[in-house]
Amino acid sequence: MAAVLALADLKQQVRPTTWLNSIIKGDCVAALEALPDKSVDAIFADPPYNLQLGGTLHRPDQSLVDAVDNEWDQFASFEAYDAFTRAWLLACRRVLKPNGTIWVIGSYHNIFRVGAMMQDLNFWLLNDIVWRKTNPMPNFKGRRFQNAHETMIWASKDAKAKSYTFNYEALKASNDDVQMRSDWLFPICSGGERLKGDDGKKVHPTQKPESLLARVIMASTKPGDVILDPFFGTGTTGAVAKRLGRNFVGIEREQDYIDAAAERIATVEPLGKAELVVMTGKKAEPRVAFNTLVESGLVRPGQVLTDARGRYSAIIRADGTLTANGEAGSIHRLGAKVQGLDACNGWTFWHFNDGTSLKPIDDLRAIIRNDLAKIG
Amino acid sequence: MAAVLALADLKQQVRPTTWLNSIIKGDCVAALEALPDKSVDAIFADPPYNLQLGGTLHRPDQSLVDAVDNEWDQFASFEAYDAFTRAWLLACRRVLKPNGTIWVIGSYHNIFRVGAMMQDLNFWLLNDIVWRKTNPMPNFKGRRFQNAHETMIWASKDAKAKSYTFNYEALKASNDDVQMRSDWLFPICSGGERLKGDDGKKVHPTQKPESLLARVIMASTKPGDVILDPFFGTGTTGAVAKRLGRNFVGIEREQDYIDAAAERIATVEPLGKAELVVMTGKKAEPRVAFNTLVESGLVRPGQVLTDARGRYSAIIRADGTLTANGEAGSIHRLGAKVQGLDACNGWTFWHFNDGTSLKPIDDLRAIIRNDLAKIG
DNA sequence: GAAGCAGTTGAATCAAGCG
DNA sequence: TCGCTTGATTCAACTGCTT
Repeated sequence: MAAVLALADLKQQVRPTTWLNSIIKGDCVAALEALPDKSVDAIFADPPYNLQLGGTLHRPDQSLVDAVDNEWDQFASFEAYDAFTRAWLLACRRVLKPNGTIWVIGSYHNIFRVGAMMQDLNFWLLNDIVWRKTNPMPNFKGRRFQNAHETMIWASKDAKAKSYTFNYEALKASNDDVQMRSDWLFPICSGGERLKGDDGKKVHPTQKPESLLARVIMASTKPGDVILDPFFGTGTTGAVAKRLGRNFVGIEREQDYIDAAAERIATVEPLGKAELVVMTGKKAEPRVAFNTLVESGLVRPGQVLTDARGRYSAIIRADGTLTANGEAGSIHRLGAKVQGLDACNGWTFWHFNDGTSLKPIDDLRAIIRNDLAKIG
Repeated sequence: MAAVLALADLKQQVRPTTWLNSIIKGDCVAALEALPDKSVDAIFADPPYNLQLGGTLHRPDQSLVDAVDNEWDQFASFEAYDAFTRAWLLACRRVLKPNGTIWVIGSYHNIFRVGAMMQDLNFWLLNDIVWRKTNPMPNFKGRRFQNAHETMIWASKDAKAKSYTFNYEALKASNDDVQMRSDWLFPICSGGERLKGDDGKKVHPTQKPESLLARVIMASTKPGDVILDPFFGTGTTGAVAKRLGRNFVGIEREQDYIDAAAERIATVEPLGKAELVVMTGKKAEPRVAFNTLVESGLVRPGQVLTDARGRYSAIIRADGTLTANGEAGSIHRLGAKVQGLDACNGWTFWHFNDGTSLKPIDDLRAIIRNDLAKIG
């Protein structure tokens, strides 16, 4: 796990899977050229933010604020930053599978340029996600609002890509059974999770919290997927991917970051397969025809179904269709017909009387599915 | 108040202040050309979002989602949208005073293009602000995260403009004595605030809540300032500006929107000067989390609070402080003052009349907390 | 009157699979 | 790739009616 590859070595590799779960040392764009077309399922990118800091900043007690002033965050102009952004986004685009998705995180310094470029390159924006920080850095000068969030853009390869992975049901179940919103609340990376050098100083100035990556990965990938991080840093993406049973590829220029990341990832224990099963909704469940309910005896021909309030009724026929008012059709078609609508989910519309109350026939479908699950 | 000017009339005006507190009918860029250089203190712009909707969308119950499909939101391409954005931003730039600031609101469909263009035109981004919606529209198909926020960009005219208005102390005092963050929580505009036509349908598809505008205006302008809204719509900016003792200029193309806005603004009662004093510096020393009640409309500026037996009374000011007997301060400080005590819990001391009895404002705080708890 | 239920609605780039 | 069929899918707030 987490082998480190020199770019020259990688280009000579014959078996393409050699780069799986490794960190490629080198410039982001050059390294990406060594990866095959359409080879990764998801990308998480935390590019340089192009912070435009003037001078130093002191706290009210005169201590110095440790700002991001690394060489890799210096760009001569917006034009230079745009050219850089375009290059790595295009390189990412090539290696992304047709139904893959890409996440990019940034702040107001760079995210607008990145988002506009993504649209220009035909990426299709699915959401912008706000990471609300529980413990953001204060604004010391009192001249602006406290900068308490960062923004992530989630996009598919183009507008036509409809089959991207989105584990909707699992997210909803993990969120008190309501849809996951576009604003997420997480602490910044600190404490034991924050990698520190022998000198006690943080190894990387912008290490992201694992909780954030965990939600990204659980939301938009499946176990076994390949996740690329073209700005790997100290390897949060790799560590979380490994823990969650995904594969990763990291690209990083700085040897210090690579060393820290490799060491970190080596200590990660992957979760077992049982814990990684992604909860799926009805979409992914086996399709059950209404006729199966008739065949299994859960309902019988001649039985009357009604809507939840008993305003509409229909009779079950032996072939698994319904009939009412001289019309006949599937549970969906007839449900729509009696209501005068174009469409209707018959499973939730039609109810049966179980002796005490009206219950949706979807409950009976659940019984069938439960039996099917036992068989495997 | 809220005179409506034809563009041809305006160009013949001699006295420049004629356009104050009026709605200019016409195209945004053309109308802006009629305003003098460096004549407005702040700009709030809610431009078309350039939504690119496919077919129609039905709810699970088959009802139709009323989408934004107005002609004014149709652009042929990103290039066309960029050209439009560049034109109105440049025109706004000219009329903005050197130390003025501009707010632009948008969603992921357009905000990245707008933000990048603002940087290209040399605006200096101060913050991006996230408006988190307490009650956003769900995602019906379950293919994305629920789109639960919009983004505002706040910028000064250029990096050198240091003397822009930012009422830091008042914001902090109104926010439990901690800095105001970049993520704000407000409900969408609905209920009685939402303008409806004779047919009962909403007049404008994207009317913004007054609470949002109130925080924008209280944060970044002073009483008497001139606030320009180049996409005036139904005049939320004008209504809030008038209520808060600011001047406005609105630009709008559609006569229906102008009519609704003019009528709406005419009914607005400006607050008194005493309630509008903006707290500055540390001498006022408020210690309250009271302003959220003002912004949310649970209490209103000018409203009278009393103690449980009605012996003492005070008036709520727009910045979330109270005033009584020529004294002013936080709910706690003023509660102590009127009783001649050193300290007082304003939340339990001050009461409001709910129509039948006096109830502590702590009950209102509980409502806010309840809302917050739902979201996490 | 209060409480509760049913219906409505909000800036939406909102399906998947098969022939 | 297009067109057709099948069938999957909602949260919070407000309004108005019934109990």
